[in-house]
Amino acid sequence: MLVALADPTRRRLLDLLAAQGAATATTLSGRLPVSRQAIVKHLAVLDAAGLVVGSRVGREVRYSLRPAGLNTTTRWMSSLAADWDLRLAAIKRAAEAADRDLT
Amino acid sequence: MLVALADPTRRRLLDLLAAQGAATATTLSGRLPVSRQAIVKHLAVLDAAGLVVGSRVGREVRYSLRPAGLNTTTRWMSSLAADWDLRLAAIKRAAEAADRDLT
DNA sequence: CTGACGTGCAATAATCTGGTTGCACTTAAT
DNA sequence: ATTAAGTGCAACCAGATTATTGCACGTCAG
Repeated sequence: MLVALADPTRRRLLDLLAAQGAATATTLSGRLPVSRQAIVKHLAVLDAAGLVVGSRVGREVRYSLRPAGLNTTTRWMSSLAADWDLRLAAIKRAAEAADRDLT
Repeated sequence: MLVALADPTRRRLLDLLAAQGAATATTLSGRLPVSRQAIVKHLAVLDAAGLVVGSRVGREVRYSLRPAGLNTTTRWMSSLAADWDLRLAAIKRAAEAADRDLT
């Protein structure tokens, strides 16, 4: 799911969806310098990552952000950051203890 | 820099470094099911992303996490999450306004 | 000095990725 | 009924990634 966020084109797609609320692959391909099919594939990746959903309306498919998925991802990122902070604090303590041992 | 975090092996390397404080590519290759050279390449990527540094000690090179780089990355992720929250709130307001227009 | 250990570099191979194009199929609109 | 718009599927391609192996070079220990 980090891989979904790692691609710049996909991030731009998320931006566009956030700005417009919803859009079709064809519409989006007009906003980005890639073909519709490329957009479709990116949307499939974002869908698999739970960041986006598409629902059929007649002959078109409207994609929109999926708040739940976004929240899950951001929560995950936050906890990752927190874990790192804890580990770094532990390392810092260890380093300080080593310093005390030396002096 | 998200691409650096997107690979599972690299995340495991960060975990190992966080747990041990520092380690050489050779040592790390004993912990993961890949060759030393693969580890070296991953460490190069992490280094380029500013998440890790290696310093030579005699004939070996010790790699350790780079707190500054980690903090930068986590800050970036946090602001990304915040941006998304703002956008989603805007979408929600827009949706509610649309509801009001309909009724 | 000699051997063992750790590293660096290069070539190679396999797989993934992002992208394209062409064509068939469904759903409006005239 | 025809035509146009939007989608879905498949083949294909070039380049990036991940990983391997082999070998040369520096460094420490006996």
